[in-house]
Amino acid sequence: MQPHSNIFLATCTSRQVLHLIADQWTALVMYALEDKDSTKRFSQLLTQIDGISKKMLSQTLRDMERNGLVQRVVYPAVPPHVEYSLTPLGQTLIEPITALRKWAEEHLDEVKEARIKHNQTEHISIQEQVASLVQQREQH
Amino acid sequence: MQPHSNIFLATCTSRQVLHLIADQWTALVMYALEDKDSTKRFSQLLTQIDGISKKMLSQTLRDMERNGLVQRVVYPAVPPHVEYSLTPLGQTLIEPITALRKWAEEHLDEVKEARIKHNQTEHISIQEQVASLVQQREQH
DNA sequence: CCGCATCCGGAGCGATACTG
DNA sequence: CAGTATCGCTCCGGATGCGG
Repeated sequence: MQPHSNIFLATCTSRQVLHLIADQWTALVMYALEDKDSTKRFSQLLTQIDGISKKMLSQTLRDMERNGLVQRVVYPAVPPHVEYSLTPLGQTLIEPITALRKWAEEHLDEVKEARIKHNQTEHISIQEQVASLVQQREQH
Repeated sequence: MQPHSNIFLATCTSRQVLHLIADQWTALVMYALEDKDSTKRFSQLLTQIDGISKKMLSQTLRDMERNGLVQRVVYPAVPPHVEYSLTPLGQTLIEPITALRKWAEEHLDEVKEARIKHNQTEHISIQEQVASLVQQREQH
C-alpha cells in the first residue's frame, strides 16, 4: 500500500490535502467563485460571504492561492484592483464540494430533528446548559 | 429565496450543517465507519485513526451522535463495551464525503506542485525584508 | 475498557489602525 | 481598494486523573 493511500495515517498526504478544505471558509469562497469565468474582487467576496472578516478572507485566499486553487491577478492602478478566480485545479474541486453543499441543504431538516430528539433524551450537563444560555445571549 | 438556501448568510442553517463536517476529524471517522454494517468500538477507532486523541475522538463522536450521524450502543458489562455505527442519515453522507477523499487522492500531486511553484515565485514583502535584516543585526 | 472533568499552553480569530 | 501589523482574548486541543 502506498503511503499516501492510507488516509488514516497522520503522515498521509491526502489527509493534508483534505485538511485544506476542512476549515470554516474555504468551501464558502469556492461557492462564491464557482460560476465559470467569474472573477471577483476582494471587497465583493467580503460582502458576499456574510460574517467573514477581512483578515480571514485574506488568509483563506492566500492559502487557496498557495495550494493552486485560486488565481490572483493584480491590476496595477490607483486605487488597486485585484481579481480572484478559480484555477483549473480549483474547478475540479467544485463538483465534490458542491455535492457536500447539496447534502447539507437536503438533509438539513433531518439533522435539526436529530438534534431536538437528542436533546430531549439526553441528560444535559451543567456546562452545556451554561454554554447554550451563553449562545442564546450572544445571538441577541 | 428561502432563508436557508442562501449559504452565504451567516444565519443560514445549511452553513451550520456544513460546519459539522468542516472539522479535522469528522470526515475521518466517517471513513472509518463507512463499511456497511460495520460497527467499531471506541478503542478500534482510536487505533485506526492515527493521531487523534481520546478527547477529540470522544468529542467528535458525541457531536456526530448529536447530529444523527452515528449510533452509539452500550452493552452493559464489565468491562464496558460500546459500539459505534453509522445511522441511515450518516450513510447518505458517505457518498459526497468519499468524493472529497477521492479528489484529495487524485489531485494530491497537483497541490504539492502548486505549493512548490508558489514558494519559488513568491515576492517577499518589504516588511519581511526589513524583518530579516533586523534579525541579522540582532544576532551580532 | 470507555469516557468525562479539569487544567493549561498555544493557536486562531476579531477589532482596530495603518500603508501603498 | 486591498491588504498587513499588532493586540487581546477566546477556545481548541493535549495531558492527566478519575469514575463507572
